[in-house]
Formats: sequence, C-alpha cells, structure tokens
Amino acid sequence: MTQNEVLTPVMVPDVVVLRLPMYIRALTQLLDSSSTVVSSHDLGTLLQMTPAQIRKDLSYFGRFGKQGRGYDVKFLRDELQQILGLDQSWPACLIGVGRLGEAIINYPGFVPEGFNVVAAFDSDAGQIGRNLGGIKVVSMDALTKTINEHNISIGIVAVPSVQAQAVIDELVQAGVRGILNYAPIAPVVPPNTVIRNIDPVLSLQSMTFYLMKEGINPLVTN
Amino acid sequence: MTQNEVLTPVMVPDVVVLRLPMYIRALTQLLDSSSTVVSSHDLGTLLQMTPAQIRKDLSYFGRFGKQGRGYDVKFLRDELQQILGLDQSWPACLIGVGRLGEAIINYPGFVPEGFNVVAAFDSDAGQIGRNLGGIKVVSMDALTKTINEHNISIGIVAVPSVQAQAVIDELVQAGVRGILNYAPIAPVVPPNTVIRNIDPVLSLQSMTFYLMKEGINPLVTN
DNA sequence: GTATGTTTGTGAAGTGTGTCACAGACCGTG
DNA sequence: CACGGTCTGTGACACACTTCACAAACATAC
Repeated sequence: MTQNEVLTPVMVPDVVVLRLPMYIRALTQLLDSSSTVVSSHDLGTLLQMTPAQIRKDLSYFGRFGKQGRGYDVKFLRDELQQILGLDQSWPACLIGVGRLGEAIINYPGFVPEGFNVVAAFDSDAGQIGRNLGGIKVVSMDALTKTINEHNISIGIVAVPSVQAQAVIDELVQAGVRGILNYAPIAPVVPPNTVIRNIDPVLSLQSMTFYLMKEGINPLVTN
Repeated sequence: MTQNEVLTPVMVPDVVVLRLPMYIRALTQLLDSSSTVVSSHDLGTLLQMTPAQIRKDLSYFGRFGKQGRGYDVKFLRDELQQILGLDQSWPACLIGVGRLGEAIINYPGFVPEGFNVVAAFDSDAGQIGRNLGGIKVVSMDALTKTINEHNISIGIVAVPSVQAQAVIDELVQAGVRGILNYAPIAPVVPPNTVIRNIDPVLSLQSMTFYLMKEGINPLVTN
C-alpha cells in the first residue's frame, strides 16, 4: 500500500523525508506515555512545528488520520516506519576503528533502531584481528567480499579526513549505496548514492554567527 | 523558528550561514595545496554546488572577488572566518562524561578550530573529580558558577535522552546561548538560543527511504 | 437526530531559496 | 591601448516549500 511511492507522480521533497524520523520518534514517545491518539496540533507542540506542516508532510504518503479525532499513534508510527523501511533490519559496516570508530560501534542508539554493525574494517595492520564490540576487525582487502556476504547496504566512515574520500569510493565500488560519513570533508558520491555527514565542527561554526549577533563575546585569543 | 535578526543590513538566510563553514573548509584545503586564487566555478566543483549559489551567498556579506580573476583564497577565508567569529576562541563546556562525552572531549577536531572544552560536568557522583583529557569533572551544582568564571557561551550535551531537556534548560538558565546536543530528542529552547543536534540515527532513518526506492533489500528480521 | 465543536486533507496563496543571464570589471596579449 | 577572454555581483525569474483557510468527516452532548 505504501510501497507505491516510486509510482506516485508527486515527488516527495527531501525535507519531508528528513522530518519523518522525527515524527516517528515523537510518536514512540507518545506511545510510551500511553497516548493512543494525537492531533497534528499536539504533535506540533511536541516538535515545535506547525500543525499544517505535519498534515501536509503526511499527505504525501497517504491519509492516516480521522477528522474530529486525529491520528492513531501506533498506527501512524507503524505506517511511517514501513514507509522508511524501518520495519526491517539494516546491516551496516564500519570503516576505521580508531577512537571515533570505537565510540560509534559502542553507541547503544543504533541497534534498537535496526541498524547493526556487522563488520569492521581498518587499513592499519595493528588493528586487524582485534575484537571490538563482538566484531572482529578485518583488512580493507576483504571489503567487497564481506559486504556481499553480509548483504551490507550501509557504510559508516570513521577514518581520518585524508583517507575518507578514498574509502567512500571503495564503498561505492563495493555496492554500498548509503554512507554515514564522520570525516570532516565534503565528499563526492555518484547520484544513486545517499550520503549523510555527521560534522559537529560545521554545526559549531555556523552557531557562532548567531552568538556574535547576540553580542556574546568569547575569549579573544587568536 | 527562524533565528534571523535584523542586525545585518540585509537579512541573511539561515541556509546561507550553514554553508559558510563549508566554504571556509574548502578554502583551507585550497590554501594547503598552495592555491592563491579560486573562481566560484572551481569552488563549486570542489563542493558540488553551482557557482551562482556561491556568488549569491557571498554577496550577502560583501564583495570579495575580482571580475576576470576570482577570489583571493586567503583573503576570502579570513573574511568568512571573521564573519562567523572564528578568528576568536570559543570556550565550551561538556555535560555528561559517559562513553559519548569521553569521545567528544578526546575528539581532536574541535581545538584546531578554536573550540575548547574548558569544563566538564556530570550528575553522577562517581564521575566527579575524575580527570578527563586534562579537565576535572565537577558536579552539576557548579554549572552556573563555572560557566560565568570561564565565560562559556557554548554547551555540549552528552547525557542520556531522559535528562537532556533538563540539562539544556539548566544551560540556558546559566546563560549559555549555544548548544550542541548529542541526545536523540527534539529539544525546546528559547528563541535567543541556538541549538544544533547531532543525531546519526535520524540521518540513517531518512537514508533508508532512498535505499528502499533503489530496490536495495536489507535483511528482513523484524 | 440535530446542533456544536474538533480535526483532517488539500487546493491556493504566500514566502523563501536557487538559478539565470548579463552589465561591468579585470587580465593578458600583441 | 584596444581587444578578446574571463569572472564577479546582482536584479529578475523560476522553483520549492510553508502556511492559510475551508469543506468534509467525525465526535459528543442532549
């Protein structure tokens, strides 16, 4: 029913897709607090956005609510999860098991959401063979083979900046179409590949613009 | 929701501010490779965006280029850094020194960009007094006092989800106006406060929508 | 059953962002 | 110093996204 996105003539804007996970999270929170029904207005309050935007976003995928009542919390969450493919488990691989990679593999937030790191790679011979969070670190030479064996479609890049683009290219070459990149670079990927960058420094650097405007003065040391 | 304020003669869109750090990074990269001049076209190739957008973005802040020539790399970078306040050092504090907090304080990417974690807090008595990356972990009771003493304007939140909103409220109360939040929640902050969320799970959850559309089938386990 | 109040879904209007295209400025060359 | 080539800065245009506003659907009360 919700699988006909590809056939739907109306394209779903990327910004809408980016918001769906937030809706799911809010709905899960509501479920935990034993709410069974929620209105777009209440959801909007929870997520700091307008009810109209929520309704419009949802309308790209179907009609999930009932007039005069609102949305069934569990039903809507299940629908959204299915739309995003989150009713399935997504095996991922990690490249780079330095300090950052270690933190990623031990991060407890991925597994409950269905993202499982099932393989870890490193180019440093000293790291290979090491056991990390129940996973054995293997050589980059085994990349393609391992990715095919485990049916991995997501790669998590946690290598130093200088190696990052090369690693991303290798992942794409190996058939990975989704990349979560932690390296502070502007990566280049082919059009059929989805990349998401995690870059706290960029976030901070745009933040300071607004802090300055508010007249907040940091220490002047440079 | 928009945090634009009419302090600059022309209102600068938030999206533009978000892109400036990327320009700075690309320019730094060019400097390292001994380039002295760059055109909007070349920058566009490097960052995968159109020359027109780069020129338009820069035009919000001034006229930095020369016709027929392009932009002086070092000059433009310095200008952009000054616009964002990155010619200064920004003291920050970390709240939550669990596994994630530890990784953050040891992340080598912040210091070279002028972001220095000068204080660390935790609510767990067992953590207090512990030395972490040269910083002594102190109690949450000392939050306001320490923030004032060190002139801290940025708070980095790395506590469990359930505590995150409360911690953010405390930071705002203590006068912090910039928050980098690692907790997977949708935080609420007053309008004069800038918040940036680092949330890899949200990134992955929107990624899968596109992976599905490409017909990539993950393991079906749920 | 009727009246009153709620809330959705969605065209239409409004706002914001990206791209185009060109005048004007600059460079190098002969 | 004129000329052909290059590249910026920016109004005007085009597109994308958000908000508005209202008909239709449902709930509740009496």
